[in-house]
Formats: sequence, structure tokens, C-alpha cells
Amino acid sequence: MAPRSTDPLTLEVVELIAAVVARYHEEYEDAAAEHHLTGAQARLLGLLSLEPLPMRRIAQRLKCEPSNVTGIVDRLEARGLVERRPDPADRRVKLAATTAEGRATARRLRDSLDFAREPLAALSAEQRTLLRDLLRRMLGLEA
Amino acid sequence: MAPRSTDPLTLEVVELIAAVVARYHEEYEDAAAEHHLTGAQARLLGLLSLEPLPMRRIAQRLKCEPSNVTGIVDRLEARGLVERRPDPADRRVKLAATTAEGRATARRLRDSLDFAREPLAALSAEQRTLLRDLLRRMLGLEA
DNA sequence: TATTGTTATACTCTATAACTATA
DNA sequence: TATAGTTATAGAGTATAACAATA
Repeated sequence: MAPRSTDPLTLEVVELIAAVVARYHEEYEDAAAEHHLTGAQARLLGLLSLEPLPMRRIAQRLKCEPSNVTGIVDRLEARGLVERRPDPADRRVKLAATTAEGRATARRLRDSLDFAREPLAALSAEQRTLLRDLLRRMLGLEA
Repeated sequence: MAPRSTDPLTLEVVELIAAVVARYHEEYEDAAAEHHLTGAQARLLGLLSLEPLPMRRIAQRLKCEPSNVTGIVDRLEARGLVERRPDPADRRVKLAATTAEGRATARRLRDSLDFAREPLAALSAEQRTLLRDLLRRMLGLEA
């Protein structure tokens, strides 16, 4: 049987993960704010920078109600970062897609997320490989 | 010099961390919702379950403006989970503290956070030790 | 009938600024 | 005058329910 969550080692790991989560979020929100975006807007923009998506699908990806997506896309569209397109295959569907400016903003946002460099820089390549394998296993991504 | 964030290994680790962050948040919000608490309320309650704190200090810990704390404590107080006490040393200060029911809720909340058990259960004690050391180093907690 | 997106509504969280009561 | 907490205000995110257009 797996050890209970109450053993000291597991508790410490959980606390460390919580610390990483807190730091990641803080840096993400800061990076978004630098580009005058809220966290939700930044996440949506990052999602659309990969591919256009129907409003419904965005809600599923963001794990929120479809009615919320309307407002977030409205605000991004008002700033010229996103646009709505009709779906030729189904006239009920609206595809949200980044504009050229939206893609540029998404790219700059990604670059300014230095969470990648700073904390991970403390680890050697071997240590990063080890961390990758442990995280994969934690997330159940093992082959 | 530290490797750029653009090398594939680092990028994958960053993605994995993002996945862990997303999963942690999801589980935290779900656990809070099971107890009819919002995320902010759950975090505040968890904080106060350790020790009573002045409103100002809560804002610092939660990294938000003091004016926000008023409302969150109001709502927790209305449900009997938290109470405001005067600070004998400074009559300007109000100490927020959990009630007995608040502490019980905080404990149940903590127990229902099975993020500790489920994903970490996939790791052996040796692997958890390794993960702990890597996370410590990432967060700059090395002695 | 079912589905897509939107609107309407209400609540929470958030920051800013102004206010009060203490210090 | 400075500080602690609050209030007032406005904007954003969230869920629920009801609606129009389309399938």
C-alpha cells in the first residue's frame, strides 16, 4: 500500500509543490499584467495562439462555463488581439482566432515567463532529466 | 552559463510543471467547493487555522490588498468559521481567528486534498526523496 | 429536439481611493 | 502625522438560467 499523506516526507513534498504552484502563478500573473492582460485573458490568448477554436471548446479547455468565454473574448477582441470567424461547416459555431498582434503578444508573453529559466537554472541537465521523469510519473504519463 | 529555456528538456519540464500547477489548482478548488468555500476563502481559512492574524498580515500573506480581506473575512464570519477579536496591544488592530467549527472545516479540507496521496503514490520513498531535493534546489532552499 | 453562442443576473475577488479610529 | 481597518466604487471572472439562431 502507498504511504499515507501524513508521513513527513510526503508532507514536505506536498508543501514544496504548493510553493512551486504559488510561485508559478505569481510569475504568470505578473507576466500577464506586464502586457495589460488578466490571467484568464493570457491563458485564453495562449490557447488560441496555437490554433483557432470554437467558443465551446475554449470553455472546455479552460474548465469554465461557455458564457464566461463570451466576455473574455469580447475584451480581447476589443483590443484587437483576437477575432471571431464563422465556421463554414456549421453556422452556429464561431471560431475565435488570434490576430497577428495577438500572436505577437502571446509570443512576448511566453518569452517573459522566465519561470523556465530562473528556478530551473539551479538544476544541472542531469537533474532536470531526473525531475522530468519524476513529474511524468507523478502525472501518470509513463509509457 | 545556464541553458536557455528554449532547449527541449527544459521546455518539457516547464510544461510538466504547468500540468502539475493546473492539476493542483483544480483539486484545490474542487476540495474547497465541496465545503462550500471559494478558493480565496479556503486559503484564508487554512492560514488562520495555524494562528490568528491581524487583517493587514493576512493581506500580505495572500498577496492582495487589505480591503479585499475585509470581505473574505466578512463572509467566513457570517458562516461562523472565523471571528474578529480585538488586539489588547493596539486598539486599531483586529485579529482574525478561526472558530472551533472553522478549525474543523480547515482540517476536513486538508484531509480531502488528496493531491498528496494520489499522484505522489506513484512514487517510491526514494523517488519522493529525490523529488524533494530537486524541488528544494529549484526553490533556492538549499543550505 | 438538440446544440452553439449569447444575454441577463447575481456573487465573489480584485485594486484604488477616501474615510474612521486609533497611535 | 502615520497606521489599521473599513467603505465605496468599478472592473473582471464565475455559474446559472433563459434566449435566438442553426442543426
